[in-house]
Amino acid sequence: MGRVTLQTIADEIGVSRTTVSNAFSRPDQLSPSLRQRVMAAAARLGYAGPDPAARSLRTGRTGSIGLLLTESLSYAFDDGYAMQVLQGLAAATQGDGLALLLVPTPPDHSVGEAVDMAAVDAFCIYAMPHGHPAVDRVISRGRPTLVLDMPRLAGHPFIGVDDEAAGYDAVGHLCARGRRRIGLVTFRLHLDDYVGPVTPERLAAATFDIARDRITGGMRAAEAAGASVVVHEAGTTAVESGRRTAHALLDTADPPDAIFAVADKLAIGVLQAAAERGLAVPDDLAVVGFDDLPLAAANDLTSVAQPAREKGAMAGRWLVAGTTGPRHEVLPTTLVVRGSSGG
Amino acid sequence: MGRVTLQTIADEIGVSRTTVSNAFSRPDQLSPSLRQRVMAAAARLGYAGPDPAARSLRTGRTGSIGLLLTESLSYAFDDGYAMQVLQGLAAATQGDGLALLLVPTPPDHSVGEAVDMAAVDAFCIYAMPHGHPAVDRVISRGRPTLVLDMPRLAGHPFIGVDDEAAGYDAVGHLCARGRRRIGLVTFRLHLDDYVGPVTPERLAAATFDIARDRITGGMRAAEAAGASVVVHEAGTTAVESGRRTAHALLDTADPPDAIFAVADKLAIGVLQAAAERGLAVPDDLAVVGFDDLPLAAANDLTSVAQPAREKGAMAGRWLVAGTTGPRHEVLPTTLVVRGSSGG
DNA sequence: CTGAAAGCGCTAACAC
DNA sequence: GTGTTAGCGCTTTCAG
Repeated sequence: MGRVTLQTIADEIGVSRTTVSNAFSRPDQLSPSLRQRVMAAAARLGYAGPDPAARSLRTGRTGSIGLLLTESLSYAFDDGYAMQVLQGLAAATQGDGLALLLVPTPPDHSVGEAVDMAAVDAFCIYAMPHGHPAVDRVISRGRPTLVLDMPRLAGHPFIGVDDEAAGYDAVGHLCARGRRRIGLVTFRLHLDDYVGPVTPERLAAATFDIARDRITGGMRAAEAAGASVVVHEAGTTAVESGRRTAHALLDTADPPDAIFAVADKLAIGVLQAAAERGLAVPDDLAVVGFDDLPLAAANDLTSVAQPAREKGAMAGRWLVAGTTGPRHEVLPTTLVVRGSSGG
Repeated sequence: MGRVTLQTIADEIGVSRTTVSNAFSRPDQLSPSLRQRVMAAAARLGYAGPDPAARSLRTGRTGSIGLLLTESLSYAFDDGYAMQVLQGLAAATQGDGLALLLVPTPPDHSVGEAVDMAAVDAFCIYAMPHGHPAVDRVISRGRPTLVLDMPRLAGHPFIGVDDEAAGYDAVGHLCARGRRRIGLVTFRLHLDDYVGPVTPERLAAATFDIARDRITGGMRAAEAAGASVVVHEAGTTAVESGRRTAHALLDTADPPDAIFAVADKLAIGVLQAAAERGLAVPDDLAVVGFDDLPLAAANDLTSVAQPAREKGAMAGRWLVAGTTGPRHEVLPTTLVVRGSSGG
């Protein structure tokens, strides 16, 4: 026996396919009694409901939006900040019954395949490195596309913060407290596995725009205050990466008296390293993080707060409203001063 | 001008639609040079690539799996344990380029709509209350469906743990340490907003099976040891809910000397309440949580560990392999004893 | 290696 | 209220 379709039901009770379709998709278009009969027959025959693919092909709508999350998916779920953004996004879209399609974007693999298969009404790119092949595939798919945080894409709506200004503020704060030897710790700047000191060339060529901007802003602030700066790349955003990098920084002849890490988890690692070395925070070493996760408050860590949930919610609203074009929104950041920087 | 399709390109360079299709989907079926020409024309014309909906309708495959997460999506993203499961699931499925479609399931709204629109090859239900309308819709969609944690669905693959045994162990541990007045704190048992003491009837009728089982196991252990038991429902799994519920429990004439909370965040709230009352942990009050989140270790909280990532990974593997039928897998749990219970 | 024919399951117009 | 007609854009036999 073949699959049960609208036609099967139509034949069964002697009406047209259209009528059966209406029974499911436009209940007001037929009498309640007839609708009853249709539904009964459908249930009896084990009809699964209108096929989503067929319906999408016909209507041009899918009821879902495609989401590209920072590189590996399994990695993103471990990223507290990303999850806050997703929360906001889900809250704003679920009222309209929109589903979220998480599209995998392995850097190595035949990347775009999943992007090309994605049946969605719109795409939302969250914090992808610029030049990533999956981003290009999304663009060429030609659907409405919104970007969160990075990369800035000409002609597409964008929501983010002024990362450079935020970095400037963070380091400016440190310098204002008298620190003169600034250490800057960043997560990866490129899609490689490099760990260690960052050259100006590497920084300038970075594809992880937000990290680059935070660092650049930090350097400007240090220079403006006449403080010295060293930049180290930590690889992942894991606590352990921060810890290791902090040790590297503190092992030098002229160790920093303050460290700005561009992610809270890295900063927590810095705090751990300080503790392991018997360094007092903030007296021997002041520390500032980024994102102001609950983790930051719990560890009395000064951090740059950005409105994560609101960012996601705004994206959701734009997506629902079908916002397109070069509309940009730069959300405010605030430095939340706590004990780790002598607050 | 109409939309660019395979036909547009075929006409442009004077080949058949089939050939253009092959150029995209089966590169080995035509000469490299012809393929070049096709791709060039496609790029020139701004072709977006084969339409996913049309392709799905034809092939019957979508390359994505539908995921139903514990009630509200925006809520799930705040659930550390759920995120660990998702991590495992994503890790196991992204190798095959499978996308994850997060289907919203608001309890109030015309629920099933999103489920019915979901174009997926299979469904994965994660920790939904039994009897939830969205679960019924998934079943009637007739696609392969796998369940994680709850509800157990006859005839469908299931992966979970023995929650009752785990609850028994947790409370058994408390009793073995001499505790005689056990307080049990659970997140919601029903899809309502009740908060307060739980009657046997309410417990028996619970739709959140895992909570019910953990509590039931805990009660059995207490009875076996001759200890008294009180069960309180906290509503959400938020820390604050745990805190409030603990206060309620400790405000009674015969306050507990040990509390088992069926989620770590609730247990953290209990710890907070104890601190606020100047109660020493574990001397005045012993506490045990569930899930063994990083949070638990950080707070020296005894907790029931379950293999979250492995659970998700196994689900991913089953989904990729197309496992169906009444296959069940019960993963092991272990009680991780820490300071909060006098370890 | 390439093309012609057939149809996946559905819904939007429009007539009755 | 209900049925007829006409595809949506694609891939899959099966000939050539």
